[in-house]
Amino acid sequence: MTTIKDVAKAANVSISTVSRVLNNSGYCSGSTREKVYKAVEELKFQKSMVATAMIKKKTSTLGLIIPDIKNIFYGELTRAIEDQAHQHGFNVILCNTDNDLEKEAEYLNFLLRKGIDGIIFSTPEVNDRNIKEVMKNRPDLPMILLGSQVENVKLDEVLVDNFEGGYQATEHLLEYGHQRIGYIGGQKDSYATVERYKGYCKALEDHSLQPTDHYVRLDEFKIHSGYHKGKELLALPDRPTAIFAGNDAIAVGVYKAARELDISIPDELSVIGFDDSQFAEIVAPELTTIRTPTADMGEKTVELVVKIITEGKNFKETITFQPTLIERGSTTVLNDNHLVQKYPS
Amino acid sequence: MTTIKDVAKAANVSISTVSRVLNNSGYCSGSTREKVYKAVEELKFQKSMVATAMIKKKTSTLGLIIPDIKNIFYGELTRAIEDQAHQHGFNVILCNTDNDLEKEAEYLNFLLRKGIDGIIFSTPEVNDRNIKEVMKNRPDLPMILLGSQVENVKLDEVLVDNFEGGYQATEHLLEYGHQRIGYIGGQKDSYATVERYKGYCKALEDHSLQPTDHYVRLDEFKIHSGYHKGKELLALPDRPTAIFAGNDAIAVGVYKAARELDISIPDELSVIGFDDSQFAEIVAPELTTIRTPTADMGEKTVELVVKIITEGKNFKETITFQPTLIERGSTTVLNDNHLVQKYPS
DNA sequence: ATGAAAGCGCTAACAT
DNA sequence: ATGTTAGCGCTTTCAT
Repeated sequence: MTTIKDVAKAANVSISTVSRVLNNSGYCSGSTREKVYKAVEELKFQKSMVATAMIKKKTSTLGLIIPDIKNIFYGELTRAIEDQAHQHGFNVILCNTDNDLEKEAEYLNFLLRKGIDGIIFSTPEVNDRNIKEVMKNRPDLPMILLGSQVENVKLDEVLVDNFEGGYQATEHLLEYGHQRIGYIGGQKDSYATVERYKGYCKALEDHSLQPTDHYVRLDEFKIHSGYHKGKELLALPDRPTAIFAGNDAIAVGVYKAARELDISIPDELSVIGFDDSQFAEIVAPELTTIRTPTADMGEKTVELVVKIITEGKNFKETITFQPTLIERGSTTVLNDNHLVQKYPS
Repeated sequence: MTTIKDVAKAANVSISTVSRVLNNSGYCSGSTREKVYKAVEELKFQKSMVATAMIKKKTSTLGLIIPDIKNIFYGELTRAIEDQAHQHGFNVILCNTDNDLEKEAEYLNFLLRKGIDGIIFSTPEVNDRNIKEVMKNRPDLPMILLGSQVENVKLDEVLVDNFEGGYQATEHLLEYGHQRIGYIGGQKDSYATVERYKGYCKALEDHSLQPTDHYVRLDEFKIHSGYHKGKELLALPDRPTAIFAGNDAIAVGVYKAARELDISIPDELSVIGFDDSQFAEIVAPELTTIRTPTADMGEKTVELVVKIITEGKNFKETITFQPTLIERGSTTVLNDNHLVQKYPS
């Protein structure tokens, strides 16, 4: 491995001179600068970042904590984050926790020992003891929450307005005349699940409808959850005429359930998803969904951490993005003919 | 930040003693061991990995080079890799290159400067100048190719038998009586594209059919490619009765094309994919596809790099996994009634 | 404008 | 069994 010493020797200067020209710090005559560049060139010298990290206490690397990169939503998010990080000269270390706090703790431990410059948490948990722990032990370490809030903790956050999204989704269905509207959410202690649920309830109430557990199911943000809970909802004697799926994966599961039960979407069942992930355009009919500006959020998050890292101070800022309704083919106006039983008015 | 010095002071021993107990190296009396542990506990001391990396020249981190984590196939692969790496005490730095050699070079540069212990390349390119460059400059650095081979280069590789997969896919279609079989592949210089194509040709030939460019299209391993190329193929007067899609994403595109043209799958068109990704079970009818043992391959790859790293020698080994046919609902026996025009015999 | 030297946090001889 | 010391490859005073 060629080091700064080799370069110094080849260029006939001291290592501090080499360091200076490489970092453009301090004075240096044009001629020695040339010599150094030449030596660097010849030896194909590359500064070791670990040596620099040792001194500067900066590693130019970020930790990214997510539940699972296989989940298409996190794939899109991670891509945006990684791109933006690279743009700013940072690398990202990927950590899949499966929402397991033990695993998360292990990763965190590793990241801290590696001296990462900042951590992006994109986990759904509303009550993360690890985050609190890190905040206590390393109050200086830039941390940012992406996509959810943690109880009793104030950190920089970038969020979608989940309440608004839930409201929009439900409102859309209501406008189409639906009244028996199901909601299938993810983990019950997930920020997204509860906020979207609140929006759902509010929209119903605004239409003088009473939200009822009868039409609400919570499980996970996954296809099979949508499938099983969808089947439950569709097996109801007074089954819903529309379902608000907590995310697109759940919606996909609902499609599958409907297909098996020979219930046609959208004719007999309107379905709306959340996220506008790749899934939305794959299914037939294409899925009406609430778009989360995933890429923008990822980018903004990185910008924020980088800013916190370079300026050395937390802003404890909350940036909220607005979701938008993307209407495709899975929702339509209520067709009374298909109702199994009229809604009791 | 608490360092080994602080621990030494608190435990009233020298730093080398602390180091010894922490690493379980050299002699140490039980009592001092206790003292040290106690101090470590109290101070919540964690060894800095960057200091260790400085000495040991090992960072316990792996670089992973892929085209795009948004691509569901790479999501699955990456998850398996990251899990296994974590199991072995390694972190992985994610690098998305979009198959852009410039970008790849940038990442590589960064990774080398960071002193990563090994690199996993999972890029489709058959002619990667960067890989050759790294091999020349850092012949010691563990590198492994996952999913493709690079021309004129001998490295450790883990592969699927793409030829066999292409053969199986085509054979499956042929057994169902199809003769006008289209092939839509990815980038023409991608290893997977050409090997699968070879398998496709061989199967046709084994059935005394002459492969013809007429039914072959190459583009990218993406949905829109499947869509556009699918439309082309389906617009042919003697359109294919079956299409072998180079991967599941392309197959999804073909579904979309068929839907628009009101061609029913599988009644009027059989479709077979490749990978058995999440997409396969989402579409309706569910996709018949060639399963790549993605997770196994990812795991094996990590095991190999770790072995190379710890044993300090390359094996220049090629591990080949066998693909398997997963039959679902998108392929069926040829139904002559639907043929636009009989195949000239 | 350049060099010498200290030191980042740890490991690994080498002493004792 | 434990302490002293010399680095690892750099950056950064401090001299000159």
